[in-house]
Amino acid sequence: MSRAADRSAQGETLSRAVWSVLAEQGLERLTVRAVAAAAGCTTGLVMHRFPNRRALLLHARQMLHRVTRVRVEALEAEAGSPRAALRAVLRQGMALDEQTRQESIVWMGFLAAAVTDEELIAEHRRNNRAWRERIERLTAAAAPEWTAERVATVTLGLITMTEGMAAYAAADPAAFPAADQERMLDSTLAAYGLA
Amino acid sequence: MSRAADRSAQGETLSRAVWSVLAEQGLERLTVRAVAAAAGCTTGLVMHRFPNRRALLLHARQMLHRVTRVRVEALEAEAGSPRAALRAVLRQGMALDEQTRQESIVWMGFLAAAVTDEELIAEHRRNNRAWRERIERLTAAAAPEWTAERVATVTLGLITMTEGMAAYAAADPAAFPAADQERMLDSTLAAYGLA
DNA sequence: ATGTTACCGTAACGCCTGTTACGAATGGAG
DNA sequence: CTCCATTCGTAACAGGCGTTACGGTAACAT
Repeated sequence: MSRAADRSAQGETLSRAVWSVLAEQGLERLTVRAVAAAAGCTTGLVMHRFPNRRALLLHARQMLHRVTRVRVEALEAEAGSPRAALRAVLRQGMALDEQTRQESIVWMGFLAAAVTDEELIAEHRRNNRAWRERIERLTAAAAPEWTAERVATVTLGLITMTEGMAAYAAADPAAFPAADQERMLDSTLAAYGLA
Repeated sequence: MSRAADRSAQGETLSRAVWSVLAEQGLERLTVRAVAAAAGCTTGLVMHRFPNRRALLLHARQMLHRVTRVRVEALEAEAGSPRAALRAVLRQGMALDEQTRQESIVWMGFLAAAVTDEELIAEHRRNNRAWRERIERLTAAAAPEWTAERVATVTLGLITMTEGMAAYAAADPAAFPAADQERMLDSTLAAYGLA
């Protein structure tokens, strides 16, 4: 394997270690040593790959965005209709299983970390705006007769609902089972006339 | 002033200092020293009022719940109709101004801190369940003809939407102005038949 | 006025943090 | 085989953390 591929693969391993620590131990225990331990290496390697801790977190944050974008684009391509695409893409944004539940916790951890970090908050805003534009595009395709304003308003309702649902279910999975989440999504799409 | 009142007032001052640090500096800088500085005292006083840092955070978290409950009950009492009450209570859960925006940031900070803290997560779940029951009660009053299942599903849609809206607007207030938030809330209430 | 008690600021402790410096190992080039 | 560059583990550093111990001070009771 080439040197460049090695470096890239290590960056990926370390970013996944960041997610793992963030999901299992939370932001307060997200230290360079904890990440190194989760990645099975030492702090020396971490600090050779990244100039400092903030750069490590930023890389992990950006990689999280890329991974979810790939998954969402696959769902969108597989869907049989615009409305099916909209539903499938919104669905994966909730916390339906252990995998997506952990992603929600990681997501909230990055958001909490972004309060003090200018680069992290900028990344968060970029991603959120791209996400909103994606859902606006899917909503417009699912309801071609709607005005742009109607599309924007309904999109805002849909993205905030799935985001909030993920936060609730991540913090209390027993109280918000997957079936309830899906029923809620379907009834909301129906209420908006997107069923 | 009596001793007991003094102690209680100090606990309140310190809890407000916790919120202040959490809103302005984030979870990573939420140290005992930072809280003491924000409260205008020394770490000695903090550690005399609370046995440790976790107890301080838990008290601040519980007080946040009490304060918002009082505000919500006042809004509910002032409202002229069940539907007005539902709307007013949901409205204050979004991030419409600097005050509620900071509350959302504090809320997310506590949620991120709860990942590692059993007591904090238990408190969070208690509060969320009480919040859901409140909105279920208001929704049932606003639509008396609905079945319990319909009430539950719509309630879940409403609380997740406002929660998610608060998160989006707290992180990027420029992209999500108050008017858009309110329009989204009203159009969703209308879509559910609660306008 | 004096003794007693509660209060709380000061200073220190040990631990853990991010970061840096150095040296050993590794692997390709000549 | 030898040399050199790269890689990365080890160990240390200064600084900040939560927590503890101690001493002075102010308020109350007698």
